[in-house]
Amino acid sequence: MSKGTVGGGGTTMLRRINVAAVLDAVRRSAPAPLRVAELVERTGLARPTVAQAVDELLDAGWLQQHGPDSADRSLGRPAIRVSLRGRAAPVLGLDVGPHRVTVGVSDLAGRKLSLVRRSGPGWTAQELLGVIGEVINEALAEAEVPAEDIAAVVAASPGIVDEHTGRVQLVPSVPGWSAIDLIKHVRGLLDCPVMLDNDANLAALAIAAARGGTGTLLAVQWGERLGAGIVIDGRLHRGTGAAGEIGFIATDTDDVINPEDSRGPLERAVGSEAIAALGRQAALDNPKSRLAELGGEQLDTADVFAAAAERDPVAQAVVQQVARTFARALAPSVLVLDPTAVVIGGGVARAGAVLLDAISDQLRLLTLNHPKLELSALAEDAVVTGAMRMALDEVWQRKLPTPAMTSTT
Amino acid sequence: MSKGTVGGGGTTMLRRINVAAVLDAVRRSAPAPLRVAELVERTGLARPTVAQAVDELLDAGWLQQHGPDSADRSLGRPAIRVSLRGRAAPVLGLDVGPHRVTVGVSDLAGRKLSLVRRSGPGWTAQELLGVIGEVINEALAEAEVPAEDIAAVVAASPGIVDEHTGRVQLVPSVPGWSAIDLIKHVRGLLDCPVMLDNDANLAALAIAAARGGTGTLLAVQWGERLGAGIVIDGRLHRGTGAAGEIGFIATDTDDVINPEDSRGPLERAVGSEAIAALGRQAALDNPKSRLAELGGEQLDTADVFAAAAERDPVAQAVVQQVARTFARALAPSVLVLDPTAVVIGGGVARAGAVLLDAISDQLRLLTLNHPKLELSALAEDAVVTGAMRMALDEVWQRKLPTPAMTSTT
DNA sequence: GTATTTACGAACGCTCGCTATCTATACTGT
DNA sequence: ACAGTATAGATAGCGAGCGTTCGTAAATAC
Repeated sequence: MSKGTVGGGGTTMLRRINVAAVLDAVRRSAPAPLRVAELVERTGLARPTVAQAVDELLDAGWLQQHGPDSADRSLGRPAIRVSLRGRAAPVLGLDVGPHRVTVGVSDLAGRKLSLVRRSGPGWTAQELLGVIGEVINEALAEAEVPAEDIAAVVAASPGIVDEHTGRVQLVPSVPGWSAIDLIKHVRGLLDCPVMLDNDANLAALAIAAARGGTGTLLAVQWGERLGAGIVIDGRLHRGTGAAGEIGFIATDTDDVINPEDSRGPLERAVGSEAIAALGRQAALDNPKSRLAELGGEQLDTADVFAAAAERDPVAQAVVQQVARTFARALAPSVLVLDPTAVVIGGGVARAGAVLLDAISDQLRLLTLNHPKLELSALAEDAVVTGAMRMALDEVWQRKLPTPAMTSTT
Repeated sequence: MSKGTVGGGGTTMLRRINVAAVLDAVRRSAPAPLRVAELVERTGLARPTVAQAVDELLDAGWLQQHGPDSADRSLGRPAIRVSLRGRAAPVLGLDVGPHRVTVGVSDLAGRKLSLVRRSGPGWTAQELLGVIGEVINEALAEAEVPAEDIAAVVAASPGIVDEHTGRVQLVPSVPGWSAIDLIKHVRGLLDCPVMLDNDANLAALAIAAARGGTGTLLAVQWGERLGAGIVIDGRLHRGTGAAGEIGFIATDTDDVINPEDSRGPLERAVGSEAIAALGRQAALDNPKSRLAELGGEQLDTADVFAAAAERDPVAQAVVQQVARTFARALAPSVLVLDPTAVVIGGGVARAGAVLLDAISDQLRLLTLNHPKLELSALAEDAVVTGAMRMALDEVWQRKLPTPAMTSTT
């Protein structure tokens, strides 16, 4: 009649804690292999304890043993070294966009095993499900990971995502997408925990992980639409579920959110489409400008920034206006959040320094502590990377025995 | 030659963990006393373990024993009940304003033991230090707590506070205040950890604690100046140190922050002084209005709201304008943070429903998820209460053995 | 080939928590 | 008033785990 009370504290919990401590120490130094002596030092445990834990973890498949490596020749008997066995629990990240599906498979140690991207011209919701399945299989094959090994999946979807039910609201681009239960579908393909989150959130997570360290990060995804993810000390801030929806910030003193419209005022004002439209108008008004030369009839967002980079005053004026509108919209949030850094990603980020400097100048006039303003180094992989990252976090949180006390109330 | 590595895991750490679990269980149900059987249930530990832990905690003075209480008559041998011995580690909260010093002493269980307030007409920095000392002694005497028992102190100061150095920047009201090392001074009076924080932050902490539960809270302090504190799942968000400075949000499309000016655009637009000024102007323009009647020459902020509550259209127009400006300034942050609730405190909060409804109407037009909009129930005690709360958190975090693993990177 | 250095492995003793049993105390029913 | 019962507290024995100590293995240095 074992009561089955997990979480109470007997000596077996002590063992679990210590094993977890060892595993955690190995994880922290991944992918570098560690000697037992180093583990002893890092965990503060006694050698036999660590040795026993390592044995256990080797048996369970979490660690792998390395032969004494050639380079590390020193005095005395060579030490056995262990490292994370990444294949123990690989994870899968999924980025679903209206025109593109990306799947990444990652090591337990965070090494990317495969990354498969497929583009297409506007799928229907049903077609999309099929494509997702195919791309997942492709990525698994490339990573040489059997489907049943996958330990966790995180999927990214545009729109506002309800963390718990896994439903998506407010998706404009794919008709019928919000009716689909993506989580259920993926769980049908891969029998493991599946989570769904906003793409801007996941991109933010990836960027935060890449920058490392603590602090507050505001990561803006700026393309046709505008969204932002907030990461505070490594953890996502979700609010009640719709945090970071900067696209709906009002830009004009008379702006009002129209619940029917899936795009917000700021998106309409400075989304990539709007920038292109501004550029076209400016080109029409100044037919002799470099901007008009570059762009022609189907002038693009990129043309605007290219012309501005070449110091065309007409294009510079457009960029100035965009930067000003964006900075004025973002400044209140910067004041309130006081982030360590603001990182801009997404399609518009390709504009580069031209835009960044203009925003920086404007933001400096409107804030107290001026956060670092950067461009995302991850480009289009940010979302998948963030999804894999979150899946990894999930696995670790599940496998590393609970930090002792997480009572109710 | 004990290596002194605390944090590693022997059986003695197990004991510490379990003792902490018991103490934590008692704390959670404070101030209600608990029977040992209840502790067994809540901690999941065995009875002898709990009994031993209780003995230890009784010896150490953290718990006190209650006789079997009269009301609780039931079958069987009456149980011994234990509760937190609040006097084991009382804490002190300190609210320093330009015209008022407030000191509160609190139980370990969160019971208020004393609260002393002293007002004066604009002290100098030096005088202020003297007053602080006097009021602290008064509060200690009233609480019947010797100074050396105080386990932690948290002081609240207006302005932006550097958490680590304890220095204050940007304080307008008290000349020379930012040069004072308040922490050092208080530590001279009371030999214990002393922390300093922004008053809006601490008020937010108190309000969050009063509301209970998790989620994101945006607590606005609205008086002559405007500040806000952000509490996410019970923990303060500080950003790089200046989070929540909503007073500096631009209200006009041409507004710019002037680093020389200690007040920001929003404060100048809707701070209590500005509201009074708007009221006076409106009264001049409409001498026959109820507003003009009520206020006369030295028309006050309160008069504006009073007249508006009596449905005076002139006053209502002023309130409408204030609400609109405030809501437009706050909306971006509400979109980004997506808080569970927005609570308004400070002097202007006395306006009541008139203002709240007007803001709510405006905010509804500008946000996606509409947070609950409430008035602070704590009134002027919010800051001291929050300071005591934070001091308590500090004590608990220090005394409850660390949750096992908090290694460095 | 010997000495030295480093790491692995095994045995012992200690502390701790859990299970089970026994004693103490007060209410309840006849 | 007295026996019965239900609940709480105290004690003994058992098992598990960690830490310390000692002995052994495997490499390098001289």
